[in-house]
Formats: sequence, C-alpha cells, structure tokens
Amino acid sequence: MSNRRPRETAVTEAVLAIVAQRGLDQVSVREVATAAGVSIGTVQHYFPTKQRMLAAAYTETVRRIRARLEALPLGADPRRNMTLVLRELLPLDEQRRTETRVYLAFAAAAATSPSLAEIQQSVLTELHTALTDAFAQAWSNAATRTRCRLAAHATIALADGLALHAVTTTGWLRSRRLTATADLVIEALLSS
Amino acid sequence: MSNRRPRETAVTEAVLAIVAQRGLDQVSVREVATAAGVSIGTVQHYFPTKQRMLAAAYTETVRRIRARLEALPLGADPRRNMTLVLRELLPLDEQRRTETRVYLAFAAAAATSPSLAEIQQSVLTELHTALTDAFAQAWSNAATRTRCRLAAHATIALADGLALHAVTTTGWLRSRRLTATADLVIEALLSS
Amino acid sequence: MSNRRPRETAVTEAVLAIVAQRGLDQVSVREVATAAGVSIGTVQHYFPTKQRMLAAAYTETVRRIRARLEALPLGADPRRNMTLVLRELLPLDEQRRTETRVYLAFAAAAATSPSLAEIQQSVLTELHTALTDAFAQAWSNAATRTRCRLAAHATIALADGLALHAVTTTGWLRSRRLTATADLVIEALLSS
Amino acid sequence: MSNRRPRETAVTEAVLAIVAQRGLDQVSVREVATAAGVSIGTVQHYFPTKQRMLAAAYTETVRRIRARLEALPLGADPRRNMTLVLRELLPLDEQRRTETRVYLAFAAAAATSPSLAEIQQSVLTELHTALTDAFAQAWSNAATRTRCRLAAHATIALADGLALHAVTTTGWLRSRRLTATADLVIEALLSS
DNA sequence: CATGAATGAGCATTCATTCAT
DNA sequence: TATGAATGAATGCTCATTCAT
Repeated sequence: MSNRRPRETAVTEAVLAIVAQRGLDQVSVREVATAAGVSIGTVQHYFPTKQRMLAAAYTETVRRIRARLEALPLGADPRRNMTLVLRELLPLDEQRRTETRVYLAFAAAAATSPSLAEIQQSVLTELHTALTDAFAQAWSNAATRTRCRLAAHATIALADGLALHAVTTTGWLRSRRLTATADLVIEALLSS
Repeated sequence: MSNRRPRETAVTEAVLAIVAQRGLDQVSVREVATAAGVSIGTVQHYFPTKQRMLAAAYTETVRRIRARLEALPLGADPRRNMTLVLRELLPLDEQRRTETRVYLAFAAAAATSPSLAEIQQSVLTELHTALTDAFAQAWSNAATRTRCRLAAHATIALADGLALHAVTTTGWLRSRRLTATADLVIEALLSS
Repeated sequence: MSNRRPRETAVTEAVLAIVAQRGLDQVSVREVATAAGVSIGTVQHYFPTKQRMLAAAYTETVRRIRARLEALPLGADPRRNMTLVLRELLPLDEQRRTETRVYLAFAAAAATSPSLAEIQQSVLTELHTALTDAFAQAWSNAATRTRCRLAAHATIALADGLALHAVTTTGWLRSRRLTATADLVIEALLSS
Repeated sequence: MSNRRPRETAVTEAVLAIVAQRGLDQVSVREVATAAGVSIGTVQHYFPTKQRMLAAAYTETVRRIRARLEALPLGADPRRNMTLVLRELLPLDEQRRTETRVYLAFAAAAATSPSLAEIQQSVLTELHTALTDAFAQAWSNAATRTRCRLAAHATIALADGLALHAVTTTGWLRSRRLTATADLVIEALLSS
C-alpha cells in the first residue's frame, strides 16, 4: 500500500481490521474513522461511498494474497509447487487466518454485490489460469487442456472450501488436518 | 415445516426469500414482516430477537438440504453413491442455486456469529460422518479411518468451494463444468 | 386538529412553530421531535418521511385559514363581505402574521415540491371559486364570468403579494397601510 | 455582470441556474462548484460564506430585473407606461419564468434572512418610488401622495402575487390570464 | 395469539467551512 | 489567484426491541 497517502492507507487498514475481527456487516464509516484515527469527513474524502471503501479494502486483500503467492520459492518440481501454492492459500497461521476471514467475508458478499463480484471474478480467473498451467506442467502435457482446467477449478474450490470450514467452526479443522487434506487431494489428482 | 403454525412458517419463508434475493444483511424485521404478510409484532412474537429468527431460518435451510440428501436413491455402488451425494450439493438448478445462496450466506455469517456457527458445525459434522463411512465402504475398508476422514473433509470442502465460486461469479462455472469438476475429484480420490 | 392522536398533533404544531420562527428549511426531524416533546422514532412513526410531515403541516395551515374565512360574519352587503375576506387574509395581528409566514414559506416551496404544489393548488382554486361568486354578486351579475374570474385572481394575488411584502420587510407595510391598500383596490374594482 | 472576473461570474450563474431549476435550498457549495466548472476552493475564494454567495446571486437577479425595466420603451402615455411596467414583471415567457422563480425563492427566504431582506427591501422601495411617481403623473396630480403610494403598493403586490401563483401552480395562470388580470386592475385603479 | 405505538441508537451521506500550499 | 485535503456537525432515515393492550 502506498505511503504517499498515509491517511488513505490507515482507513483501508482499519476496514480490514474490523472485517477480520467483527465481520463485514459490522463495518461502519464511524467505526472505521475512529479506528483509523481520522475524521469521518476524511474517510469520505477518500472513499465517497461505503461501497467504494469496501471495494478498495477487498482489492487490497486480493493484492496481498497475490503478493504472498508470488513470493513463494517455486522450483522445478511441479508436485511441490502445487503443494506450496495450495498450502499458502490455507489459514495455517494467525496472519493467514485473519486474511482468510477477510477474504471469505468479501467473497460471500460478492454474491449480492456487483462491485465486489467483479474483484472476486478477477482474482479467481487469475489464480485459475496459473493453476491450469501448473497442472499442464505437472501432467507433462499428457492431459487435455480441459482436464487441467477442471483440476484447477477443483484446487481453488478445495482451498476456499477448507478455508470456509476452518474459519466458521472452532477446532474442527486444525492446521495439520488442513494440510493433510490438501496434500491428499493434490496427490490423488496428480496421480490420476 | 409445520403447518400447525402457518404464520411462523410464513415468516421463515420470507426470511429465506430475502436472503436468497438480496443477501443476509438486507434482512430486517420490517421487510420480513411485510414479505410474510404479517405485522412486525407477530414476527417478534414467534422470534423475540432477530438472531433467533435467522437461526431458525438457517436450521430450516439445513433441514431441507438434509431432506434432499436422504431422498437420494442410493444403491450398492459406492462410487455412484458418492457422485450422487456430491452432485446433490451443487447448485445445478434454480432451486439449488437459491438454496446455495442462502446456505453460503449463513455459512459466511457463522464466522462471526456463535449461534449460526453452532448450526453450521452440526451440519458439517453430520455430513462428514456420513461421507467418512462412504469412503470406508468405497475403499473396501482398505484405507485407514484417518484417510477416510480426510477424504470426507475434501469432498465437503470441494462442494462448498464450488458452490461459492458458482454463486459469486457470473457464468464462470456452469452446471456442466461443476459436475465435471466434482466427478474428476471423486474419480481421483477413489482411484488413489 | 384531532385530539385522538395527541402526539401527532404535537408534532404538527411543532413543525408550524419552527417554520414560523425560523423558516421552512430550518425544520429538521430532530428539532421537531424535541420541540414536540416526543422521540425521533415517534415523529417518523406518524410521518414516515419529512416530506409527508411537511405536507401534513401545510394541510393543517390551509385548514386553519379556511376555518377563519368560514367563521367570518358575512352579510348582505357584497362590498363589505369582500373587504372582510381580503382583510382576513392579511397579516394584521400577531396570530395572522405567524400563520402568513408559514403559509408563504410553504407556498414558495411549492414551486419546487409537487406534493406541496398540490395542496397550494387546491386552496387557491377553492378561494378563487368563492371570490368569483362574490364578484358576480357584487357586480349584480352585470359583469361577464370571465371578468369575475380575473377580479378574483387579482384579489388573491393582491392578498398574497401584500402578505409577502409585509412578511419580508420590516415596518414597510404596517397594518394601517395594508388595509388601506386592500380597500383601495376593492373599491376600484367594484366601482369599475 | 463583469467579464473581468469570469470565474466569479460563472459561480453566480451557476447559483441562479440551480435556484431556478431545483430551488434555493438545493443550492450547495459543492453543486455550485460543479455546475460552474470550478473547484470548491475557488467558489469560496470569491464568496467566503454561502450567505454571501446567495446575497450576490440575489443582487444580480435584482440588477437584471432593474435593467429590464430601464430598457422599456416608456412614452408620454401614463396608462401605457404602467401597463408596460406591470407586464414586464410578470412571468410571461421562459426567461421571465426562470427569473421569477429565482426572485420569489429569494423573496421568500428574505422572511428569515436579514441579509436577503435588506436586498429585498431595497428593490421594493426603488420600485415603489417609481410607481408612486407614475400614479401621480397618471392621475395628473389630482390624487394625494398617500393615494399614489397605496396604489403603488397594490401594483407591486399584484405583480408578485400573480407571479407566485403562476410559478407554484401548473397551468392555472397562463400568460393571457396574467396580462388580462393585470390590465383589469390597472384600468380600475386609473379610472377610480 | 397478535398488534402497533413508542423508543433512541445507529446508519451513510451531505454540508459549509478552515487551512496549508 | 486557486486548489483540495481535512474536519465534524447535522441531516433524513432504518433499525431491533420494548411494552401496553
């Protein structure tokens, strides 16, 4: 996030913190302003409507997820790369648990918000493209493009589904079980 | 739903309709009363707080999903049974798309609502138990109980993840792709 | 005003008091609630929107003006009747000055508010009809209907114009000058 | 309006346009800046407060009305001159309808705004003086000064009253009826 | 069992104004 | 001369909830 606009940054951070702690529909302009240490007017100076404020926060969340994926130490082993990517998407530590809560709150809201749906669509498409290529490489181009696409769909769905279950239940899906489940499916897909 | 309390039923139906059409946070007691054709007082006679009203609506949703699963014509072939169950959970027709939107709205809200999380937990546990048994049967008890549990986790996560993507994007995951993706993973898991 | 709904009456009274003292655009739901001694919620229980609240207040103002006109001791002398009516419409005492301020505030707002324009239209039409008949009687039916209608237009316009000038200037049009001007025009019209 | 300060002129024009189209209380510094194509800061550079901005706009309106009156081709016939003046004050064409809406909005606001009341007072006084002289001339100095003053009051009140009715109702007072009513009263006054 | 009057906190948003540049 | 960042009070309105009937 740019340091050129420190207040704008503070507002976006405040939105993310409130979404993570109390949920998307507990976000109010008042609370955001207070949490960011700025006035209500300042919040609305940068984000004229609440909707735009939320869209900016979702965009920032997506940017962070993308940045984490790009920072992964990917190598020559397709299987290992796939595992690394999928694990990176799971809420395995506190930072990722927070980010996952935020991501899922926005993703669910996208069902009834066109502006959020657009952002959601773009991140899914980007990830899907990358995973499709990964499966093609992993299967040594022996599989059809369609099969690669379906596997990519399955992988993202698995990640988001596991994240949803981990975030909405308490202690049902701890880290070990999350990674084991992810590994099981990757293994099964790549061996099939 | 009981016909003994037609007004209570009408209120629950109204909640589900509003959640499906406009999202969970557009549900207000006022709108529900209007949509149900009763007074605000009547809504609150049956459901003293909004939270209980939403919990009742989620319980009803879960009841319907369970009823659909129980009505499936399961047979002796584990692979076919598994496919039938997974497909039943996907938003493949208008009725299930509506139900999925409602289910996901509640599931996402469960992340910050203990009363909804409890219901969410119970349905996931129930489904997980059934699927664990199904994998045990499909793998002819050759797999460890742990492996069956992980496969069950993966299957539910896949269903919910696909549902989330189908509901929050437009035209990205049409019915054919949903079923093909589900079939691919079932096939891979059972063959592994 | 009905005593069956004492709170609704109090709200309407409060609106009229604020309009008279500080002008129409100083009316806020908050101030009205405070002045009426009820909660904001109660104001909006009776008047769901501000516009409806203002329309009710204008309707009440028009009702009062009409009541005062109907209470006039009209007799057999057309000239005296006409003078009585016209004088009744002028802000000659504190009560009528207050009412005139309110009436003119709403009348001016009617230029850009359809709901107020409708009420304004109805009171003007009613008064115009009565005055047209009065001129016909005063002129012993020797004048054309059109001439009577024009004279009626002139009379109401004169009353509203004088009221506007009296209310928007200080000490420019005191009571004596108002009545003398009104009498001058009535005299001139009836003698013509 | 001076062309030395084109931005200041643009701001005043914007105020007048908004008042004419949407009413005085829809004027906001924001809207004015947007309509004038300048920044909010620029508006407030020329008019430090909203009140001064409105006063300037009212002053400009009054200036235009005065200019139109001064441009009238007055002659030797007092009756014709009086008719010309009164007609000039009526909203008989689109330009004057617009100007009348603006004038009346300010005139009504003058009831609760001292700074506008001052401007309103000055224009009324000026017009009253001119009309008083006109009546004196028309009556060949046979009437008392007081009678001339009252007739002048009546004439301005008639003009403003007719303007108010024309502007706040739809189709009730079309041009022909406005001029006929004005002519009727001028005739009656001058013949009395 | 059912109603709706009453409440007041909370909402997103608009606003005029100040001020540093 | 001109800009726009920043402010925070005020606005109309929606809301869940309480309570008397």
